[in-house]
Amino acid sequence: MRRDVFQAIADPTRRAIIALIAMQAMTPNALAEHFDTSRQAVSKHLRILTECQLVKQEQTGREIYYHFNPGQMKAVADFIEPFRQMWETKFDQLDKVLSTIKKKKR
Amino acid sequence: MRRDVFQAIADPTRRAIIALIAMQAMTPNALAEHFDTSRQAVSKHLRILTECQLVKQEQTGREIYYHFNPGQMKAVADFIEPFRQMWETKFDQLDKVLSTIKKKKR
DNA sequence: TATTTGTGAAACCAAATAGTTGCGAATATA
DNA sequence: TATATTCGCAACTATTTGGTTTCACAAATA
Repeated sequence: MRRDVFQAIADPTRRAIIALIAMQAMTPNALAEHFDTSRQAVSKHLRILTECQLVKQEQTGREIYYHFNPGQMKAVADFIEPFRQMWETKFDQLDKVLSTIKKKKR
Repeated sequence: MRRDVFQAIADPTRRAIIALIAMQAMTPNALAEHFDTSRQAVSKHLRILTECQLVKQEQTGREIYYHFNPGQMKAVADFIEPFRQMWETKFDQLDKVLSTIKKKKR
């Protein structure tokens, strides 16, 4: 079973879960209220997020609060960072084109 | 059919393809030589990458060179950027713990 | 012209995925 | 104690995914 951060954030529901608990730790039930799906489905997503350590649990009584654990996000950052300059350069080139057009209009 | 950048980079082979063609544009055959898989399988990955605009084609004769198109990567960067400070803070806290341990050893 | 080369696309298959339903365990509450 | 709440886990299902095999088409080459 593949369990890496890239696969974890591939699902839009899981990205939404991350965004929610990054703001505030929540229980599965509280999370499920934000989505049009069952508590069990959210629980499954939480399990996947837990397995790749994007999320950690904190049990208080019978409730389990899920916290966001940002450390693993670094793997994603490390992957895209080498390309950052490429897309920023690209925008620079677009700016050049736009300014060229502007000049021609004069 | 879901075709977003997050789903595209979820597959390790596709991430490797991106890393390769980011260095230099390549044909499907040339790409396939780098992997333990068929040219057709690579072609399918390229199709997915093309559909979410992470890659663009340039036909010269009967060969098709695939170029990396970094623009869409920004979506991924935008998603993880809000968390950057969180994991960097985390590392700071780790540093604190480590330095505390160091002090105790003295 | 006939053949080889480079390619995308379709058909098919096994495995993974996201979801549901139905439990049982543990904690809280009457 | 009896009941309700919160939750994880297992079984099952439909869909998606990554891969192979086969094919057709266009460009290069003999």
